[in-house]
Amino acid sequence: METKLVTNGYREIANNIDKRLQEFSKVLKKKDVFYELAFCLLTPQSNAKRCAEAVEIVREKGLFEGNLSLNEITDILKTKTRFHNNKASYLFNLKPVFQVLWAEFDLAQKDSNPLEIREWLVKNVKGVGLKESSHFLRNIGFRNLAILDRHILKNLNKSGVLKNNLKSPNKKEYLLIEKDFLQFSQKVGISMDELDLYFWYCETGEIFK
DNA sequence: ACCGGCAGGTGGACC
DNA sequence: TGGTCCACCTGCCGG
Repeated sequence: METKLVTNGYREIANNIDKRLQEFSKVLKKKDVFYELAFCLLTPQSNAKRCAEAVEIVREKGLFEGNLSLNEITDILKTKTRFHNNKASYLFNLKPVFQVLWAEFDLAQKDSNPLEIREWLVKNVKGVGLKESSHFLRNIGFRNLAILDRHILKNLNKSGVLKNNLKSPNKKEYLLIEKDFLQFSQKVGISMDELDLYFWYCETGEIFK
């Protein structure tokens, strides 16, 4: 069990992490929220920074305004992300479902039920599962949703939260691990969102999103 | 120069 | 209904 190690290592960069978390809660404008969802759609199995670069390009070229064809999106993603054909299709079809999301939920209201919104996203947005819906909601300011990717799972395993070395949890497993993660975060006195950024920092050497 | 390892998982088919 | 398996896909980086 590495509780102390986790806690000690965390202290050194706690200020930077909390500063980053505060920035997430400032994502309020409709278009910014749209591109945050677009970013999360691109990240599976791909390099996060290159995904952010891809989002910058489609933003400049007007994806939100409907100025990009499927082929144009595919070309942009080609050199930036894996599975560009699938993801281009997801981005190309994102606007209508995003409009429903925006109308259906008050995303500025961070104390509304994030679990309900997450379920809606998983069900309705093609390309978004539990991990990416949690990622998206965290990135626009919601709290206490576990973003269970390979890095976090690895660190949860190292911290003794998980018994088996699970790589890709199904829905049932995801929700159970999320509970254990929450419990662990309460035990060490560091929130899941802080731990998420910290674990990710441990694996990649930087605090990103 | 070549090669193995890795990059913030998800949809859909099949049973 | 819910689980398991597989396709998706390419560029970067260290040895």
